[in-house]
Amino acid sequence: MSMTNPIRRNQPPIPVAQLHILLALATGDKHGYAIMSEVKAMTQGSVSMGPGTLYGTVKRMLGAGLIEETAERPDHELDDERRRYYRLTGLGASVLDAEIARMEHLVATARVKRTPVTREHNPGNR
Amino acid sequence: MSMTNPIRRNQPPIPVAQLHILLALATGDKHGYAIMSEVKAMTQGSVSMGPGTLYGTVKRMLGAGLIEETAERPDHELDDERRRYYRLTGLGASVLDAEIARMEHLVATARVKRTPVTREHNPGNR
DNA sequence: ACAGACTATATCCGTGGCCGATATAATCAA
DNA sequence: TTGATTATATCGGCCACGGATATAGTCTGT
Repeated sequence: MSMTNPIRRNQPPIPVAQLHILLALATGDKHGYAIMSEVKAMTQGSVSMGPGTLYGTVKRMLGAGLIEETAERPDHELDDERRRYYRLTGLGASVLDAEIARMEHLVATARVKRTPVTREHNPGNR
Repeated sequence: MSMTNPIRRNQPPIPVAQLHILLALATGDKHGYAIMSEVKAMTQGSVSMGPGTLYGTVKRMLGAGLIEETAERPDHELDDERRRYYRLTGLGASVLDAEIARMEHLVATARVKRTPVTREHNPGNR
């Protein structure tokens, strides 16, 4: 029952780039370039994160303790010396969870205000 | 069947403040101050939009055709001459729908990556 | 052999979004 | 009459975002 991740209620929105990086790292440690590719794939190409955004944001997130650089190199077979791997910290994970919860709440609110549009067929209208 | 609102696929994220204003106006025309109050209520106090953000963003959104100023004054009883009322345009509504869809997709993606945390009891762990 | 694309990191800088401070002014409550 | 609330608006600073650029190795096609 130890609450290592105290729920952060009413957290203000985090910058979009930070959210995308947290999401990209949620499935495993990744290096910078892989994060950029992952974000593009994850958003179906709608978000193209350039190097300026990536490395600047990564630096800020390292400082904030949301992510950390790992000494371990996941791909010990096919590796690239230049790569620098990053992983979520406990703080980063809880901030991500809070951000997801915040967005879910917002989407739920929005759905009440605007009835869903993605309806191919809607027989009976109830 | 006239497609007045073509679905905007793969729309890049809109600024947070714009989303909040679109949401506040989704339930009806509102004036500036009411938008600020609505956003605070809607986000349970986590987002406090100041006048700088509000009026600056409103000006940009008017220019982009997402919202428009209305001549009609909803509260013809208790009214205030100073008020300026705004409403969603067709474009604004479709951008809002696309943004909601985008966020839903992102939340769904996130939920796969991070198994829900809001679980009070989880017997069996499967 | 060589051009071009891709992988990989990093900095610089312009544009623009966010937000507190400030101003004005009316109304209302203590 | 002081202070809070309603209401709009501008200014200026900080910072997020993203393209351009630099460096450099690998890989692919002609």
